[in-house]
Amino acid sequence: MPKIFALVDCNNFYVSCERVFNPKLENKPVVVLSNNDGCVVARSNEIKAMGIPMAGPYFKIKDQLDKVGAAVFSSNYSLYGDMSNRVMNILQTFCQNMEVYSIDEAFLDVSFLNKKDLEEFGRDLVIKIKQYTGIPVCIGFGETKTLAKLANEIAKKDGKNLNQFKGAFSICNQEAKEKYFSEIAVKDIWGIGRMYNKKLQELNVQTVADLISKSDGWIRSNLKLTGLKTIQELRGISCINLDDVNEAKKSIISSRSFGKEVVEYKHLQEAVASFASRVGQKLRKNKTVAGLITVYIMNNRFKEGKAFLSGSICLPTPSNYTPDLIKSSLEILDKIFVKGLKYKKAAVMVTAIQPENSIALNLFENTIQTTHKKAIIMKTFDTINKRFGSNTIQTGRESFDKTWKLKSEHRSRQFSTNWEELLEVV
DNA sequence: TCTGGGGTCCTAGGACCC
DNA sequence: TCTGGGGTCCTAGGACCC
Repeated sequence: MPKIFALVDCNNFYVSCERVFNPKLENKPVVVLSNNDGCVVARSNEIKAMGIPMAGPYFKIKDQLDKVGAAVFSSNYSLYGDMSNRVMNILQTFCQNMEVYSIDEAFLDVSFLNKKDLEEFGRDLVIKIKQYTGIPVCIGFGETKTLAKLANEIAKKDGKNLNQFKGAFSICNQEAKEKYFSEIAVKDIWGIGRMYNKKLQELNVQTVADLISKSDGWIRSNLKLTGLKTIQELRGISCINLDDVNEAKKSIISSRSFGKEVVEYKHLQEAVASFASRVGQKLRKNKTVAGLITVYIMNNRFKEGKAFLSGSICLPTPSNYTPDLIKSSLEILDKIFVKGLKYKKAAVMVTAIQPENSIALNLFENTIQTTHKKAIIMKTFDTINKRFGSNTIQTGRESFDKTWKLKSEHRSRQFSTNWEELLEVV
């Protein structure tokens, strides 16, 4: 049976979350900044209309924002995460077969619907989500994920001018394809990024229609295998399946840019230890262990003389035990650290991830008893931090003053996940 | 002064094997 | 002077996504 996918995408998600709890922001220009108040990561329509780009550095556009009295927020991930869960829970009641693709997007397998009913189903969903959560969404329908993405783009653009589709659009019929394929630029296709767009411009390929008329061989040689999959998807041949959400991640990373440059080894150790600890938490949450750990340290990439240092260690036994992860991370740091550099960012990454119940014990280092003991310690650790707030307890290597800590000067309150902060509003 | 963080997949090239 | 040809595995780096 041919498939039909829906892509549900929250409009200007972080901005919309801020507006739910602060309705005065409605119809006003609003931006949300990345960690460290570095870049713009969400823009209201008013900001988009000003031509302010996504991911542009804040310091370059600050004056422009001040001039129009824009509201500026630091990222408030506990708020956005909680709002995201609410939206996803509602979607789940309408469609069990679903993939949460990102914090603000989900693919649904709606092959059970009749093609002519798609937009009506979509509009109903748009209204319900807005009613129950306050978040506006757009929905696109297509025979493949890439087409659903494209349909979603069309619904979004339409919302800014005509609003004839009322948030839901299907590209499952031939007329719609003919009309829009010749209008939409290749850069708006899911899977065509900056570099591929540049290349296509050079080859004078402008629209979706131009692109799908090319031969497979042409696409393969210019856009590689990934590009070929994208084009097949545009032709209606599904190559990208709905992902199993429960599938284990292949890598987990914790990294931060520092609020100011770090020169002291001691501070770098603290940072790396906290990133390792964070990685441990994520592994345990997924009930997984990691076999390989990698540490990166780097200086400011926008200044002269780029330095990027990294090293890896295979753990003797795959682990999610924080002290093990910290010990290995610090060993790596010791090997790669170069004195005299001004460090701007560090990261801890783990790979070779597997389910925790599948570990083959290393005869020399572990017995079932010590593994069990470690698990109990970590469980206690996680429970306390969950109950009383993250970082209530930390390992001794992580320090409590965190001189390298990032900036977050405009964060809104954690209205939906923190009682104390909600009460400040009243 | 100030430029995010967390992922995925693919490819090219090197090391090593017979 | 000649300098194969097939594999595998690993890693770094590039491209993409949100």
